[in-house]
Amino acid sequence: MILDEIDRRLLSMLAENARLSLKELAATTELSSPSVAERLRKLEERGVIDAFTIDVNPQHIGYSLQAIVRVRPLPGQLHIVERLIQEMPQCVECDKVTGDDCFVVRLYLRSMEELDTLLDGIAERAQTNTSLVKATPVKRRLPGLSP
Amino acid sequence: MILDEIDRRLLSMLAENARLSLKELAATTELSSPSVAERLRKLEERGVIDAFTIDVNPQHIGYSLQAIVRVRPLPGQLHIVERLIQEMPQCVECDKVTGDDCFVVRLYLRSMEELDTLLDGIAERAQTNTSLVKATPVKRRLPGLSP
DNA sequence: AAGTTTGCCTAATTTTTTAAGGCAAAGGGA
DNA sequence: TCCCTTTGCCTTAAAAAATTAGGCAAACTT
Repeated sequence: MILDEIDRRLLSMLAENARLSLKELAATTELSSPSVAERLRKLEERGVIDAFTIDVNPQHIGYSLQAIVRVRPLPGQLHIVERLIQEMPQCVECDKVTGDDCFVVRLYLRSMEELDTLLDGIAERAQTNTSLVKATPVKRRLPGLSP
Repeated sequence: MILDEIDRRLLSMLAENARLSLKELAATTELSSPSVAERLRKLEERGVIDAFTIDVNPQHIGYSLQAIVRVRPLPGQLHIVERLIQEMPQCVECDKVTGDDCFVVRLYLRSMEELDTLLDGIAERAQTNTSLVKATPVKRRLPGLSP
């Protein structure tokens, strides 16, 4: 459960480049590559590392807009709304939260029209409140890892 | 700018496991490994792939709570609030959005107390509206990649 | 205090990646 | 239309990296 200095170092490096070789990771942690391999295996096994993945730039794959939509299902519509959200290919992330707004959804969109169509699709089952993303002052990153 | 079927396949596979070997990627796309290497190089060069990275499970590194906070800076405080947010080690993501709420911030927190302390720190400069994450119906994923 | 586990090491083998060279189809210009 | 360039792929060989095996010492366990 607790991370030592070497684990933190590995996580930081991998967060920046998950394809770093064991050899490179080994060099900066002053471990041998088999030891690094073992550490990574355990970090995954322990669930610390959920996945090795990629960040894709939505703008470069045709999604020119990004929106954060708060969704408040109407009475009795919660489950079906949840399912509708999950099935939207434009939805890249959805959290169920406390408060009046039940879901917070991040959408990637090709156009305003697409946003409109998408929201129309759930308008009968939920109230929505949409914010368009104008900038991203903090891009997804690791939180502080200090113990 | 446009992705062909092979690019889409590579992106999907890497989104699930960014450490897949070129050989494995080559096998499922029926290309040779040098060709896959070249494709990846170009996807990065074009900016389609922003980064190879890891997903870390916040619960496993001591962050038991997750919050989505909407932040509305008071007049004249926008820039300083933006900087304060950027400097919070608990902030893993922040978007500047349209609408009354200027920023949408995702925080990882070790305790309620930590949340309280953090928000107190900007209370004089911004109004905040906090939602605690109860569940995540859609974990960060790729959007549809169809052309 | 003996036994076990953990975490690391080195060395050897296997696997993967990278580099080089070539070929054919597609695109562009004269 | 024809030639030339570019692009995207291939194979092969060389270089680099990952994995496996075996061993050792320190830290827990009983």
